[in-house]
Amino acid sequence: MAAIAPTRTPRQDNRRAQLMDAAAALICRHGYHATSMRDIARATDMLPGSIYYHFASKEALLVAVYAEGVRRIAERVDASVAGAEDPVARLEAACVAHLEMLLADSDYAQVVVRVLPADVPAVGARLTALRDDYERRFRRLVDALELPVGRRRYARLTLLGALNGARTWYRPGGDSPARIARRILACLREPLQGRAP
Amino acid sequence: MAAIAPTRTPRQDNRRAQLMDAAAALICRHGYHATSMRDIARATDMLPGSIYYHFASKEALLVAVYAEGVRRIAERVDASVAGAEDPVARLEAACVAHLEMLLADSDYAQVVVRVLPADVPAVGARLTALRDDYERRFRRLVDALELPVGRRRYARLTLLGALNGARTWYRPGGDSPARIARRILACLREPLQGRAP
DNA sequence: CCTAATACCAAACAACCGTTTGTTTTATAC
DNA sequence: GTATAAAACAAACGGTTGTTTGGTATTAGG
Repeated sequence: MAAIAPTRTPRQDNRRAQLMDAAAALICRHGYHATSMRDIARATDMLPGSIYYHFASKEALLVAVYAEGVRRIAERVDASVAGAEDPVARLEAACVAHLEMLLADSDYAQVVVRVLPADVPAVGARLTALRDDYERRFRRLVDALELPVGRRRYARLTLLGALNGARTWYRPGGDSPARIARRILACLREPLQGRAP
Repeated sequence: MAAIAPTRTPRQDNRRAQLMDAAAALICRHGYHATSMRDIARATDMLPGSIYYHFASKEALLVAVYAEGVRRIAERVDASVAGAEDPVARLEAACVAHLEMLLADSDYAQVVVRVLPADVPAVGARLTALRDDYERRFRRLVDALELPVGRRRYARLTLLGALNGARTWYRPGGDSPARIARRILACLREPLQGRAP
């Protein structure tokens, strides 16, 4: 009985991606609450109501952008890590890629650090889950250093905290994101490597 | 010519402080944008319009709360630091005090880390200035360690980033704020102390 | 070529926002 | 006790917000 879902293939000129691009750019620059659906519509030459054909709500749009941001960071970090051999070099590659995306290269990535899950209660848990998922990579990378077990957790949290904190003081004129990443890692390197040279 | 300002002393039952307490509690728990003037009024058994007798705008109220938050953190950190002798112990005392305020003890302090200056453009610069002023303490404390000059800046930024980052993963059940502060500092201690034991 | 799903427009809705205005109560100082 | 300033009330104002509804082109599939 009953054709359940006679869905057809989407059209070529689907503007869903365009909407996400505009939302990412606006949210990354002005924040989630300061970006209205009307702003996004204007940037896409659409009417506000039309967005609701593609996304069920403003929060759903945010989740989509946030997820795409996490995906892009992960993609780049994975590619960078794959090019390095020993555990220290792999971690460094990850930190550099992480910061480059976060500070400079991607509106999507910057949404991930700019909107705090707590500021969007209805989907906050989803955002946190997406982020935790991504950060599991750093868990593995730090674990590969084979530090004393009791130290691994805080080494990871200290590193990620310091890297993400760069967002608050980074200015395009100064040190490059890559250099910042390396210098932060340098602050942790000796204890991370243990006592042997 | 004319009596310039025949101001009288304020009343005893001035509710300005009450307003700030309520604003701090609400903003710290739900964020700035999610807290309306009506919410604050309700929590104070006032009418929304009455708030404007004490504060010129919602943003002015935020600035007052934020400044008070910075003041309280600074007060506690200063007191802690004063009780320690050598540079390392002084820095540790500061980190412990900093995190205890940020994670547990004060709604005002938590406002300082919860509302991002960029999310309130009209007064963002003021908030940043207040915070920079406070963090100058850590500049002095780290400088007192007499690290190689080129390393001091990043040592400070890494430390503060890691400490403030704890806000995102801290949960009341686990390690205490004091313990977290000490463990983060431990991650940096060896290179901070230089090579001599 | 026809029909049916896709993609969007046009216009409004209800709720909420920060803020203002005019008035009234209340405590203080003389 | 009375004048006066402080503090709060009462009620609205204008604007914005996310969202809904009903209709209309457009385009792909059979």
